[in-house]
Amino acid sequence: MAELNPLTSRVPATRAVREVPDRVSLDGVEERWDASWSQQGLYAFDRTAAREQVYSIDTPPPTVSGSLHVGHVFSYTHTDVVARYRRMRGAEVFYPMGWDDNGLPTERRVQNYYGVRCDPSLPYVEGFVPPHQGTDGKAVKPTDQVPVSRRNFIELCVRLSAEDEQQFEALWRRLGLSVDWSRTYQTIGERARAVAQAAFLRNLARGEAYQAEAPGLWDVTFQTAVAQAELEARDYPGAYHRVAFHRTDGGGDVHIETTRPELLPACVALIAHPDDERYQHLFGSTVTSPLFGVELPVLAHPAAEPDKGAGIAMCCTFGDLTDVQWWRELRLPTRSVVGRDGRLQRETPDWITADGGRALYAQLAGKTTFSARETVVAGLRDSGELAGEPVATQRKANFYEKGDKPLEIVTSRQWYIRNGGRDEDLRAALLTRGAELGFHPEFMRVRYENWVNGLNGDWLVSRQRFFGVPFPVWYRLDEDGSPDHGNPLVPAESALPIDPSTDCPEGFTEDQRGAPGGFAADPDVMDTWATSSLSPLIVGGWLSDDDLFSRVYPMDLRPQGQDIIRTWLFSTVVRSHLEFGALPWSDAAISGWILDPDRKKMSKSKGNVVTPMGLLEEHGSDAVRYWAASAKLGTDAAFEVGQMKIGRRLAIKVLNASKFALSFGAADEPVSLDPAHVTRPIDRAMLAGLADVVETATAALEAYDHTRALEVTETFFWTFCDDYLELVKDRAYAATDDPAGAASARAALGIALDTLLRLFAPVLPFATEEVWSWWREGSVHRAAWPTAEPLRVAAGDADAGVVAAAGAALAALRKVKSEAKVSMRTPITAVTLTVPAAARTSVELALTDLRAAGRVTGTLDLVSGEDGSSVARDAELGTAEQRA
RNA sequence: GGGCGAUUGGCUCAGUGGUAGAGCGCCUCGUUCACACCGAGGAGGUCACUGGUUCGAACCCAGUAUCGCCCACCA
Repeated sequence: MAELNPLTSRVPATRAVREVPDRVSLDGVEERWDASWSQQGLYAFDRTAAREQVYSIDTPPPTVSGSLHVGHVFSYTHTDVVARYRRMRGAEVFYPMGWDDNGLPTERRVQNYYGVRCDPSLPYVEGFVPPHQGTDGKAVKPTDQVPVSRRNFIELCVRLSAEDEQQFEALWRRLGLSVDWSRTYQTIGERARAVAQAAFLRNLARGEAYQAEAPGLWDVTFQTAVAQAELEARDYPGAYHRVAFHRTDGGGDVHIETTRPELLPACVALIAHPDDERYQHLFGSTVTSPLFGVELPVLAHPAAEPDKGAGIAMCCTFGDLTDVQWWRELRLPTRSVVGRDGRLQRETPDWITADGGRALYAQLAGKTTFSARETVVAGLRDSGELAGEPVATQRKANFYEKGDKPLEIVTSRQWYIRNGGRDEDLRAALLTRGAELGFHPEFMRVRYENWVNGLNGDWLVSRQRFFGVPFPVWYRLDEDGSPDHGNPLVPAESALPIDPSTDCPEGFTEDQRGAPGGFAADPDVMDTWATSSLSPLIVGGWLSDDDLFSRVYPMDLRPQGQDIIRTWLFSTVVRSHLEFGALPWSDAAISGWILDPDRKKMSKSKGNVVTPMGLLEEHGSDAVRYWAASAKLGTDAAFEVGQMKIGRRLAIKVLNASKFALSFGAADEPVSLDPAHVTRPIDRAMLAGLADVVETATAALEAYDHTRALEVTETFFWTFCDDYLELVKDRAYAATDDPAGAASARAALGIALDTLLRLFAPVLPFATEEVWSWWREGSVHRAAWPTAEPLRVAAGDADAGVVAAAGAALAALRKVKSEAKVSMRTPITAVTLTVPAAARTSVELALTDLRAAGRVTGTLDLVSGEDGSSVARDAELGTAEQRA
């Protein structure tokens, strides 16, 4: 048996001898070829390539603190198919891999794994050894976690991520991703931090980044500000409470409805629509609030909706975003009562002056909004200011996507980056960028436009967390120790990355940290998207490797999921627009969801039941890739094991059919690829059909339609196996009877196999490489993508319909035997074959092959028929003995 | 409330104006001379519904229903 190990069987450029194994198998192909590709550096990026030759991919960095699930396998396969196709088209493919280890998920994992927690006020400890090292899956209790400095904490994040990343890489290699593994990045890595800080400082210098103290969405669990892009509207049970406010002119009560009675002490006005007849007489008057007796104006504003609740609302600072709008536009006072911890502030506000009101507030102080609500409602009941009983309602509330309590609105100082949310010109420019970008599929474009048109504020990029990229900024402290936020101190770009909590600003010394007249670090870190939005710059060598950057940027492709168009895709466009005034890539390929059999989005928990590695081991990587490649971009796909089995069958068929096609002729005779040998009409017709397939598949892949390319190739391949191969195999064997006919069949088979392997290579990289190694030099993955022209030359003026016509006639002969319930090898001693009149010429051209494949040993009367199908009649079948 | 997809045989899906397709599953056979991780043959659909355009509609237009998703919606 031939030596298959590519590590040892380096062969000369022209292989004289086929090394086709007696038995073919997919077993072990993944390990074998991954090792070979890796050793050859087959997918290494040649950084001397000119920009026009390069096809660069802004690979999505998977979150390493989570686990990969089948959805990842699905979408990353789509990208790899594109990468392999482009490489075969002659492009130098820049295909890196990133690891997203930045942000909250890693923080939590590190806390549990090493038993530490971050305390940014602590100094860095050299050579720190964490108290735990993985704890058998058990999390270290928060009370047992040792506080460490931010730098120590980040070091542990990086260390643990590196371990996770090895497992991820192993999976991707097994799946056959043609990534250049020398080009990886981490979103918390030094380069990513330097790039994120440099880009931020440039935004700051240009006025695109700014700081503001303003009411904003706040998660009380994580105690951090949250951006619009991280919101999720969820159903949340609530109740309308009808509450009486009292007119100060003695005119009676005004009833409003609220779902948040606990905010009564934060009420600053009652507001109705200016055209609402019911409340015209009240505008300009004042009322006092129930329980607290605070005097409030009744105002008009068009944002009030007459058909909502009572049509008149209480405006609090702040219950919702409409309150913020009213507060801003009507210049209302600020009377916040909910603190950053989600509890009512401890001190009784000074705007509550009535004794009863102050006494009640004292009961609310320190309570969560939930229990404060119960207290207020009880108070309203006692005082008779609650009209009727609360009416249950289902409402939508904003949640942080990772949180489980509704967001509050809290005033805080935060960093923002302009994204068009407050600036029509910028918004229009970003919409134009979206229009320039090629979305695949096209309908995903509306999600981008929807999002940009719906922006209601700039991008909030600061987070009150630890494991992220720190803002590279310090503030001078005045004589009282108060920070001067207006004039931040910044480092030189060349000093980046820095951590302001451990590094000193120029001109200061560490002992001045926190001291009056000294300096203080900005305490915040950047939002994870503030780093991820720079992924093409991080991996492309921006600021650190200008030569590389000029060859890969702007990139060609951004592959990603549809759920992060508003975050990752949009924020990357924003950063690129601000920095370069151009798109970061020309095209975006958006993958759909994987649905479980219940048609629900496959959740991580469910996905973990079926581990990706287990899938690859059970079905083989080519089979799983086939399943993934069978689904169009942007379309949700079912998790379907059946489709993987079909893929496995296809991969095995590729091995077996190839082995057969290579078996004709002497073993030491080279397989001919010479089109001059292809002389028989049916052989030429087959190549004409293959030329059509090449054209269709190529056009489909150019249009990011890998499913169409696979489908036409696969359909041709099965017909090739079932009909063509059967029709010509006797002729291909019989070199002595008909040397020219045998040579024609053998060359056609060689050319077809060579073409088909290349067409299948992007989807089935292992099976095609395996076959390629039997008879060709080099790797199929560095072979040129096939073109139709040489096939057309070989085919001449042959009509591709000959194969179909002969195939249909062969099927008619088979049907006779099938209905007679005899073996397909049974000879036919006489038969009348009726074929469509239009196909008669084609069948005649293939008649000798047809007789051989159908085992017609006697007379075959060919008759032209009226209808469109081929039928065999009056067949006389030979006996079993005649088979031999 | 605005929008985007989807709706084709039991299942998963192709099919953008010209006589309904594939694979799986099912039924009937066959088979070890490429392939039992197999081969051959067969049955099975008024293309969600209602109108319209057209010589002709699964496909184009209008509307309806169901499902999924995006955006908006906290009084």
